[in-house]
Amino acid sequence: MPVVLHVDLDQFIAAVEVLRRPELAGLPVVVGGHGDPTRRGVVATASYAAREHGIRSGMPLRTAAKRCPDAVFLPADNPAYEAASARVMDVLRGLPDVVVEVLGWDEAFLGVETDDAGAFAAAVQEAVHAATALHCTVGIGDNLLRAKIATGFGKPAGTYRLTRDNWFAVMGERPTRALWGIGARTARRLADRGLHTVADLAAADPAALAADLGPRMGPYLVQLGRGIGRERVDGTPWVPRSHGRETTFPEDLEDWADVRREVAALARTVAGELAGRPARRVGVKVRFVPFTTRTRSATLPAPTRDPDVLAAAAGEVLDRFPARRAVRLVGVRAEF
DNA sequence: TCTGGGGTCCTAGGACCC
DNA sequence: TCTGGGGTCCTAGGACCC
Repeated sequence: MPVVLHVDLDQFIAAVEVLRRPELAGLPVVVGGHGDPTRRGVVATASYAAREHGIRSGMPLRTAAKRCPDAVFLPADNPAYEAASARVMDVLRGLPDVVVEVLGWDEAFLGVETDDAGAFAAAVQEAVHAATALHCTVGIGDNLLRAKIATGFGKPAGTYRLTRDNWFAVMGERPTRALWGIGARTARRLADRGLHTVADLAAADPAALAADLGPRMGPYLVQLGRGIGRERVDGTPWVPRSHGRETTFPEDLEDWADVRREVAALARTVAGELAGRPARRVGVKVRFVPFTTRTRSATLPAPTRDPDVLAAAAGEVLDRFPARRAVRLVGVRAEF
């Protein structure tokens, strides 16, 4: 029978760092930003030892340092993680008769035909560990949604099965926030309508939610509550929709001329990373002090890969921003 | 708690056209 | 005179995920 597996590497970024620095094994390791907790930045990944001190992904490095002053802070080394990720994905693609859909550096869905999903999941874990020394958790499901959520119950280094047969027993009384695709904001909007649990959401009227939350979003959320989702893993290579760069400055920029210079520089960097695909639109993001974020964008007269053209276009978009308070971040994004 | 950087998709209003 | 309806593109912002 067709089975969906969700493979998720355990504390991936921290694990990659420990592999090349074995003396860090078992220590609280925090990776993120420039590796300096006195500078602006957030936690990308914390090792399990660091998590025991209450350190979580997305937390400011400053806060992490307060919770665990003895933690080892390391800068993010994206090329190293990309290389490790590529090795893992190659292992997955090398498994017999499996379709692989990559979801991120440390995650992938596997579509496979098997009558013993548990044994297959164990084989996946062994193959990944043998080739990379990395541990992973495997969620087993009858669709992508259930496989993905199952992984959370199998951590670390285990497996878990979530299907139509145990969906409501496992998930029914949990908050809607436990669903993949429902964040804090949507959970609150649902709670305002009396929908607190997964079972509440599953029993809601799709048409009523459509009127409140949008024609696609409303019905989609009810499906989420029922554990219904895509069943077919799609192995076709991903084609990026956009590519961008953004920078948070160590000190806020007070002078708009500096902002202009940074936008131009980012636009040239982005142009150099387009990999042959011309940009059709360009977007500029500005985060003003204290934290108000605004975006502007424009369709280009003609698609371009030219750094000068992209930089000029980004500059024109920047000119359309009204307020000129101090700036803590700028970003430039090219859309294809 | 004083909040990174890289993305994706959805929504809604207005422009514009037939 | 003062107004239909559908389709598509553009744009800004929101929400979410890793």
